[in-house]
Amino acid sequence: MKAAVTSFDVARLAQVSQSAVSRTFTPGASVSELTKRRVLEAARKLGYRPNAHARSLITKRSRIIGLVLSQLENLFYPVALEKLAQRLQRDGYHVLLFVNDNANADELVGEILQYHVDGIVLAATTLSSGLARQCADASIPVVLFNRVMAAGSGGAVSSVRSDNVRGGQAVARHLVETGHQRIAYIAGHEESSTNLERERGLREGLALGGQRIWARGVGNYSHAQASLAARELFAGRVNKPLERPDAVFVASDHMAFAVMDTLRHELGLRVPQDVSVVGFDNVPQAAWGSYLLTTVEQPVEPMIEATVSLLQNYLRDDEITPSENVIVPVQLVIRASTSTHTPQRKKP
Amino acid sequence: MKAAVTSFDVARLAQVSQSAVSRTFTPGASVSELTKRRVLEAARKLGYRPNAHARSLITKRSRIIGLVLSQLENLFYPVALEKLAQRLQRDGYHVLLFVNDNANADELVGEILQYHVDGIVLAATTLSSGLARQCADASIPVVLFNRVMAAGSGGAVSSVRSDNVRGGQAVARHLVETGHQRIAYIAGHEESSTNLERERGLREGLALGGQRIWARGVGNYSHAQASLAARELFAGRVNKPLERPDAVFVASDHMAFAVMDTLRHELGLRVPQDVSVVGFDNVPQAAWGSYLLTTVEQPVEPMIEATVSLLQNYLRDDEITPSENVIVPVQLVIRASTSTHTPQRKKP
DNA sequence: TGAACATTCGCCAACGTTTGACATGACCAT
DNA sequence: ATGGTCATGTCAAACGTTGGCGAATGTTCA
Repeated sequence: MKAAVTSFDVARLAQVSQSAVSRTFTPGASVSELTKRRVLEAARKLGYRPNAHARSLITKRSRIIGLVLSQLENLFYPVALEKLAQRLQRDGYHVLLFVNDNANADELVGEILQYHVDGIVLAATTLSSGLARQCADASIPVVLFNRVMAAGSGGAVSSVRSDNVRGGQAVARHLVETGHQRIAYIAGHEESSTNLERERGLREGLALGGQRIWARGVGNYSHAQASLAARELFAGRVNKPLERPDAVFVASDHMAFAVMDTLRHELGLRVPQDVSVVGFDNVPQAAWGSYLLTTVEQPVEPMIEATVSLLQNYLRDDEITPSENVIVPVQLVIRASTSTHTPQRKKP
Repeated sequence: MKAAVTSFDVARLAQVSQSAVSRTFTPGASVSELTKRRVLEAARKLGYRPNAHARSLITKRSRIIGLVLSQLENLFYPVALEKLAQRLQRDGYHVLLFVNDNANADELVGEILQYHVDGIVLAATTLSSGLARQCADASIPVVLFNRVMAAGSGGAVSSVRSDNVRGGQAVARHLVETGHQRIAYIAGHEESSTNLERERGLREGLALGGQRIWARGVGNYSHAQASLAARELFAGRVNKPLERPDAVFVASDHMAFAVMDTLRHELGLRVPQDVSVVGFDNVPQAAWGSYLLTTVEQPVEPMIEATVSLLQNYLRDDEITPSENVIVPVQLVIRASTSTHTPQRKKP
């Protein structure tokens, strides 16, 4: 109803020029204590707030970061989202959110570009090389979160991810050391970098122990599909201990919960006595009593910190900085979902 | 690096006036097929996108909705967030996200106001009456999601919530009908409307069956605190079946999981044989095999739909519309966390 | 052929802010 | 008194759009 209050209104009330108003709201500008007080007083009285759009039109900085994500059901992302938003808020930035279910990230990034965001964070999504170049042209930094771009796809796109390979290796080592001999893997999205790297780590780690991946299913990072994959992996072999996996490494905690529930409550197997289960992410639920899931921790805080720091670097220089790929170390968290058999148990 | 491409650049390349460019990107404007094609061609070549800030500066519509939320660990909110963002994207709106942990919503809303958002959605947070009035002055519609404002706090703030009272009543009825006689309640935030209403529903429903709330704890909608509350509720009475609750209604699923885990894996009680547990929300996890939680479903889709529809109404008229409080019906979802005793079981 | 009309297009004034250029006045040293 | 520094304030030009107002173009009908 009431028209928006502008800096002119404040200037009139405070008996100063409009510029003086602007300067009081620009940190570090030259303005006397007296006028500043008068302006702030008038602004308070009128409920004035600088118009961010007008400001960013002239400063060419919107203080908005575009964030594209999906898979909100996997708690890893909400938690990361929360931390990222908080971290950016501390620095006066805000998050413009885009949800993509059907992986049409390009279209969304196009929409983001309209807002002249200062940076883009892509979680669980890649980017066509065309858009990547377009972002580079507009000198908008893009950071891939928890994903890395296929090599040579052009565009200076940075990325932050955890050390998925080492994580996979650690899982392999742990399972081999605890005497497991038929280790299965349930994959996420086949082509995703997280999945590829985790599986590679597992394979390499198993090789060191003279083993191979004993069986394999695909869960596409979905709860339901992981459940299905588990069922298939054990189909017809539930009562033949030596013909079924004695451990399952699942590419994400979110899927691992589905696998555990399927094994226990559908197939009647005990975890960890009959089958060990390992996840990846260490989401809060993994520590819950029903699961106590052994998993690889992706350290959210450092990942967020690295993401923000990458963005800041770009913003400071606002020159084209070479793309950077940060890899954050991981740690195996051993809980109760993996058995601690004596090494090399004998066949009965 | 490269300067941003403006409508003038496109106009020059397409050999038309800048206005023509603007018109081709304004749906329903008068522009010939030919020029439109030429403009689009030029725009594509240059990678042009209308600057949303400049646009909203003049149209006074930002097509941005501010969203304040917290408790991202409670899956109800991420899921709702996802649906809301998707729904708004369909209509060409986008979500500017604000996370508030320490409940300083006012400060955040102040920041939101700078962006001249077209509307504000507050989830799990209230709003000082001062800010509410300020939003009303700027004719920015505010919708409280899953919460309602204390009566008479001024400001035309609308709200969308589920029928918490009926939900609580349904839980009471179900528990009484299945023969429970010592029904405990674990509260969320004491002063939150969701908690007050759910508890009231329970109380009223129990009264109908001639019962009262037998014991009570407070979990403040936190996993850890709910766990604690459960422990206290059963402290020293684990082995005295008649001196401990035979059912616990927990104000949210998120807390209910903590309660179930504590009962089962810490106190050695069986759910539902020894204690029945009921939650509220029906988050995806409630259907998982480890919990199979009986709970009250808050229908997310209808709630989101109502929220968006409220916002749209305001935007269409952009007059002060009276505040509206939508209440969406709920439904009890009975799973395996509640026992189906024969009514009125005898003491042994 | 000419008038009446519809369609399309260009010009230009906003929108609310930042910021460099410039003006003013106070204050000090000469 | 005069000139030179400052600190502070004002002026006005951007920033990239939209949309009202006419002018110019094409179209239809008598």
